[in-house]
Amino acid sequence: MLQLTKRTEYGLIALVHIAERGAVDAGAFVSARDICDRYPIPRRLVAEVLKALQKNDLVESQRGPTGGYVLARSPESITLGQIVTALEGAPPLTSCESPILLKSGGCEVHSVCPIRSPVHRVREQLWGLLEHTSLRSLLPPATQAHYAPRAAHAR
Amino acid sequence: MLQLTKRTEYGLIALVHIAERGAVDAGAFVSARDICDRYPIPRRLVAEVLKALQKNDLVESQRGPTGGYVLARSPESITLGQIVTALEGAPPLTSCESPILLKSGGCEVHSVCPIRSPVHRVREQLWGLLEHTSLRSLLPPATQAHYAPRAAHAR
DNA sequence: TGAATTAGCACCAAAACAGTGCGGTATCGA
DNA sequence: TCGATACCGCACTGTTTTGGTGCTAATTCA
Ligand code: SF4
Ligand code: SF4
Repeated sequence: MLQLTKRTEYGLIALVHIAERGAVDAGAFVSARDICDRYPIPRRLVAEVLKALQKNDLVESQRGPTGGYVLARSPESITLGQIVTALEGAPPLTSCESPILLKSGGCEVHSVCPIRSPVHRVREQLWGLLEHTSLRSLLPPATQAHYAPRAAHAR
Repeated sequence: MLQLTKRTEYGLIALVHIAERGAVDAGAFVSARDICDRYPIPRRLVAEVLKALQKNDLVESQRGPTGGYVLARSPESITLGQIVTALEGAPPLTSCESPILLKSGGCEVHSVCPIRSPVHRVREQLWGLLEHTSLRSLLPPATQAHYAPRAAHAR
């Protein structure tokens, strides 16, 4: 299906929340509890998702009380494509373009497939679309202003 | 997952094949058997897919011997978006944007979701991408030039 | 110490997906 | 008319993916 997984949506919500907090209190760690206090998301799941994001160097984590997560980079440099890739692997669009999906023996049609090449082009376009959407552009305008005091009118 | 279903891929292959035949022998019906003679696709499945395409007025069908399918419109006017929509519903990208996915009680986060609106914009872009990709642009350039006649008929 | 928080691992139930069976109906050709 | 061909409709099954959970260990701060 052409749809983001719930995990990815939760990841986006978490990242947006962390970014919002980071805008007003730079350096503060946001815990999983903070996130699911604000949004009705299972806490266990948000931790699962954040863990994956941490492994892909999108967030940094800190244990213990006062621990939690912060963005590893600025919201401008984190793209939707990176988030999706971290949470569900690179968007393959077709089965054969996915390295992880080849475990099922690959596609029988592969050698004579007439749509592989053209669909590949579409996939590249989709990738470009995701790569050109930054986390910052997902933030509400008010937050974006706080993020760059010196260039509040940018974007 | 951000991936087309196998059904959609089969539908695309079938449509490409039908379009190729139509370019050479306009008005001729292409049977499901013809398609799965060229490509190792279960015949039963390709029929299932073509049926869905027929219900969405993308192909026309004809029963009996010499029966089969033809494109209901020109390859230029059939878009990838229409095909995907016919085969797996409108690309929702998120759960809440899908009318058919609301049966599961909807999304708990919906009322306070911070990403609904921005992700909706991305979804619109994705839609635009699919809508601007016509079936014709999926065809090989040499479609009108050659078509191997009935070199292989019986399976 | 002890409470809070992330990390790691395995595990489960429900849904979606891929694929199939069988009988019916329309159509063409002989 | 008859029979073969090919689509039509519904329901059904096995497999994969997804969404979600349990529990324990490691880390950090008060
Ligand atoms: S080879 Fe063709 S049918 Fe097979 S997965 Fe790739 S695009 Fe799809
Ligand atoms: S409301 Fe938000 S979390 Fe829920 S489905 Fe829509 S985008 Fe996803």
